[in-house]
Amino acid sequence: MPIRVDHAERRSALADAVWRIVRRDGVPAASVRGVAREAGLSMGSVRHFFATQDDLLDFAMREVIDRAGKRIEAGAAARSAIAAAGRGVDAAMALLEQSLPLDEERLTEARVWAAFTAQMLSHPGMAAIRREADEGLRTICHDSLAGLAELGDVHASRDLALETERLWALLDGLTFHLLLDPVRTSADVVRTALRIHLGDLQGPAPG
Amino acid sequence: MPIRVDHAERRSALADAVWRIVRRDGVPAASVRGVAREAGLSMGSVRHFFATQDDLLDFAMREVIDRAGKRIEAGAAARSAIAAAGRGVDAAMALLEQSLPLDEERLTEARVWAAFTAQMLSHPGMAAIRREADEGLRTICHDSLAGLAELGDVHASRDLALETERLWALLDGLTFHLLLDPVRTSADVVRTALRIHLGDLQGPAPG
DNA sequence: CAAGTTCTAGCACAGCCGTGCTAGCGCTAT
DNA sequence: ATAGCGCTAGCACGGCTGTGCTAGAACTTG
Repeated sequence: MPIRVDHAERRSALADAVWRIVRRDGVPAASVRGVAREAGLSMGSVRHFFATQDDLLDFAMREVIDRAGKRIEAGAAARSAIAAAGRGVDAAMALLEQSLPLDEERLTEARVWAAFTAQMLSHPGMAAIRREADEGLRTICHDSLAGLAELGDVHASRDLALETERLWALLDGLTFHLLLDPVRTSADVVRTALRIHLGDLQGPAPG
Repeated sequence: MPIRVDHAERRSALADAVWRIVRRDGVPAASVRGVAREAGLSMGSVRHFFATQDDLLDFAMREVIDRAGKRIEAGAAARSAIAAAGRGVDAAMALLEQSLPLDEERLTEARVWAAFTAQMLSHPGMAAIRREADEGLRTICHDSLAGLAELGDVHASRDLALETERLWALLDGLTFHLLLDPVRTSADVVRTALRIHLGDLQGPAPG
């Protein structure tokens, strides 16, 4: 039983090719032929590892989620370290920042992710995987706020569910702006905005 | 010189057809043939009013902007009325709410707009028109905050440029969530989040 | 060495696409 | 009435798409 190539590796390499294309020319350009050309393979080879185009794109999408998930997991370690030192806001910042495209690598990820999300708007078959990823970020927001509340860094009068939605929306909005106008939207401004936002939560809920 | 149809009207009707398709099946489905079918015309007719597909989509896009612009303009009247009564936050709410897809009509607009924005990510030719619209919303955020600051409803220690970015990002994030998960994200939650956000600005900047 | 399997390569098909183009219908202004 | 123009209709072309399929190369195992 001859095994010449590592399937997992090949699939990853093809996902990489998808990324490069999507980042450069958008999802519609990620045709089977295009991916094959980008990866230096033939159409037939590509289809040997992915039966249909949907399989290919689905796999490439999941790799984005996995990558971000691992990074945030790593950030969670940093978070508990800082939290142990009693600096709640710093800990939350360290964690939440990981979800923002503040460096080149994450910007690429975000671009790819945005392109996929866009596709999803008109291709509801992909909605499930997107929903799944959303849930992840939402949970991170919620857990961060819950952690801060425990430390007294979120005022007791705050509605946690509401603040979760607000923080989540802020993060998505900031990501959006970093993506669409990285010139105007600097990493510094974004970090400061996030810090101010968390700072405000220490005060009592207005109204 | 026979004039049988009103050009402006026909172009609007075609833009409407584009909207319906984009909302239902996404931008890629808005082909010349598809639009013609949706509008009950032939390909040739469509191309009589729009020389190329890009012209057609560009026109349809501008109609979204115009419509939103007019609505917000109307909201501005309401704003100054309430502002005259000294209720700054209510005035700002009335204005800013207009940019959010809180009813069916605006939800449709937002869906169409999102689809176009998505397309723009990979088709930079459309970036100009998008930038233009962004500038509009950003200005509204800035002016609202400046107005509130004058009334003393934004604390003097706040950095207006930063808060503009933060409010703008929040609005875009909320729009995003209303669009992607209208079930979970209720209009009430969104309105409350916005109100809390504005309420927080009355306090001094943290840090 | 031979057999068997993985992998590569790409042709073929049906179906979209945008757009150049021609042909003709129906109205209007002369 | 008739010439001319606005408008409609749709064919034709070249190019792209995903995928079913066959054929053979390359390698491992028996």
